[in-house]
Amino acid sequence: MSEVLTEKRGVTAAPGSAKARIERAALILFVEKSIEGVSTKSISQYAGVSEGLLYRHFKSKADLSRVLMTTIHGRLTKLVRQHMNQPLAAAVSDIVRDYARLADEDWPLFAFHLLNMHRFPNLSDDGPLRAAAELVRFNQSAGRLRNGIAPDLLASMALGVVMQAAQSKLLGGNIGALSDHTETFERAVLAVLEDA
Amino acid sequence: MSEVLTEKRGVTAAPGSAKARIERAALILFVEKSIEGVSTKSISQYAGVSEGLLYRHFKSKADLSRVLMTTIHGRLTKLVRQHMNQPLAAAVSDIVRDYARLADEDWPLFAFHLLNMHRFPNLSDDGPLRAAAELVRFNQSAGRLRNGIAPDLLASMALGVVMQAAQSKLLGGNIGALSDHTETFERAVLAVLEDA
DNA sequence: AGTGTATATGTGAATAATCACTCATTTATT
DNA sequence: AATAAATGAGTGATTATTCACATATACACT
Repeated sequence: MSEVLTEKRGVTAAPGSAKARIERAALILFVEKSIEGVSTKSISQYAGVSEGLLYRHFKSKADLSRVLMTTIHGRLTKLVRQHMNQPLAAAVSDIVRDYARLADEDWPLFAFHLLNMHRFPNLSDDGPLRAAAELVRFNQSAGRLRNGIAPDLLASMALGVVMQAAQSKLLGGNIGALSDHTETFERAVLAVLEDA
Repeated sequence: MSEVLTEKRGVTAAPGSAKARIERAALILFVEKSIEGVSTKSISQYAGVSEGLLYRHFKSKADLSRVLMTTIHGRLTKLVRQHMNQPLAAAVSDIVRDYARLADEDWPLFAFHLLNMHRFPNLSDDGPLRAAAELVRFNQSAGRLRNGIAPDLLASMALGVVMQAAQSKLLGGNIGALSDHTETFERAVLAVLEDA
């Protein structure tokens, strides 16, 4: 079906494989409306493919959304775990920077996670929040953070500093790229962790 | 239609007016699934009324969700504005306390706002976040808060401390009643505002 | 109290549109 | 020629909303 140029893969007008285009379309529409608020027909139209093709690559609409969620969920989890084995301040700095970068580089994917994570409760067992809680607990045990507060709660509050800024952006706030505020986030997160 | 007891109004098995029962049912189901993911049939069944009755009280499903959203949105906005005219620390303390209390007293309503606010972008012009930003700006002007950071952003980060804890609860986290952590929230919010 | 009447509340079957999904068939690739 | 990718019309189920109808409540006048 491709009458568009495909010479230099990745820089041509054709944005990618049909499967990738379906995923992109679904992502964007899921964020704009909601998972149930988007029809398979509208996804396929947005992606520029037939409706039937959607079912060659995904066994159902729910499966499609599940694939998208596990993808971003895994990336975020790995991102946090990647930076855990270093002094707290450095870990926070790296995590915040990469979080903001990922959000800026693929906002629909990031927003999809933010908005729909609660619909995939089984993934909560191992996610960024859980990882962050482990980081907190380790630093509490090592005496580098106050011990009187539950790791889950402290991790939530710390992550919340960044996540609510993202939510704010989603609501049409004036905040620009999250990466423009990494230092601000970093200081605020540390303030929560150490002063609270 | 009422074969149930209605002796002592308000304490009987009949939980309230039909309209109130419809609103409750919608709220709970909207949070559990999503607005588009819930049918008018399921709402009416959950409420124990006929499907047609839904349209006596609300002109459409979208109208029903809009009424619910404006209700909670207005309450939260008023809540923040109510405590703005006092020293910052006291304002934060009062706002955090009332936020947590409202969340605990009517979790479905609170969660509905948290999850679906982004679907009502027109309400963002005047909401809790905007109010909080005004509080920040005032305290910046008065020299009580650092001036180098956008009020919108600072307000977001501060509110995020509480909101992410709520989100965490939504994801099945161990956090109990939010009111059990008002002091923790208060300290963390002040830490963000003053140290960041 | 009793009767008539308007208004509000409630019902559920009917409707046309849309839904997720399937499948026989066609087109492209190897 | 064989396999993979892609199509789009067709399927039965479900959707939001309407409507003709039934019941209950409230008010006005006797």
